[in-house]
Amino acid sequence: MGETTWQEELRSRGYRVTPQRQLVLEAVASLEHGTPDEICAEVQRTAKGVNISTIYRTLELLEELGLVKHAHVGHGPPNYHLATEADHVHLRCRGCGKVEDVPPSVADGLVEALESGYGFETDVHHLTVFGRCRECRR
Amino acid sequence: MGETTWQEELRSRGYRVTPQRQLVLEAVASLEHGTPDEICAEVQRTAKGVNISTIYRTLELLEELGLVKHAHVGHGPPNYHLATEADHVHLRCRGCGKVEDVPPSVADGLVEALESGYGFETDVHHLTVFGRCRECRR
DNA sequence: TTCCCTGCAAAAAGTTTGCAGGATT
DNA sequence: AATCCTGCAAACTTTTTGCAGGGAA
Repeated sequence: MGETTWQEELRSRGYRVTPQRQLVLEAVASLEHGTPDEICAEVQRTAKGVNISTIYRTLELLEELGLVKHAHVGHGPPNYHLATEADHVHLRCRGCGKVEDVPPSVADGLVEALESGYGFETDVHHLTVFGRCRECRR
Repeated sequence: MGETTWQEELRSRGYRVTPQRQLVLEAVASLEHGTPDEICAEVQRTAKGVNISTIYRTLELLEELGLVKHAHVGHGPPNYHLATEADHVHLRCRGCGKVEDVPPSVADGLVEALESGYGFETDVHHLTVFGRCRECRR
């Protein structure tokens, strides 16, 4: 379903549908979690000439259109993924550095406590939990 | 009590007690939440010559000694504060950008769920929750 | 006296911007 | 044909590193 929709959305807003934009969106989809750099590398597997600045400009555009989202997972660069992916919480291990996704339900208690206690509306999607994963604890 | 203790701790490890290190620690304490840049500015109110690279090196050292900690609160640079401050969870409002501290107990359910469900040991101190604060929801 | 620490400058890493040619509409 | 996009290069911001002189022990 997305195919036709987002391309027409682009045109209707006066933007253009280009190979680069399609490739970036595909790369975000296939990587599931990608930094601008990783997305660039993925895109370049198909189209070598694509420049990193195009990646940044395209990600900004796609995010504005609501097609992708990003989250901050610590020191490094932001992490992009499709907006249509199910919401999830990021677990970042400070041992091995890996990022694991878990269902947002783990944060239900937190969300409720912040809502009732502080009137704070939690953006679960953006949540990153730092800690130590099963492997690194051994 | 801290005064004598951390200075002797430094010496006993072969490090030296310098004015810069004292100033950085004081700046972190007085700012409560400070980026390297803000800490540098604070230090320079007393000692103008101090270089930003010294700030970075000192923060790294102080963190290694367990005197300060840092957390990531979104796009910007990391946020340093005294380790002796009570642990807390950061609430970052994507409306006004303010960072609010709340007791770590709000995350008890999350910590438990990640522990039992994924064997993940949560560093609550490092937790930043993105969302919308009471004021910005109105 | 030893050698750790600092300031300075340069390098790195990540991101943004200006510009001219090329592609999409 | 009009003008939006792209690649390239340069600028920027934040952080790291090499080095030689200065200071703590």
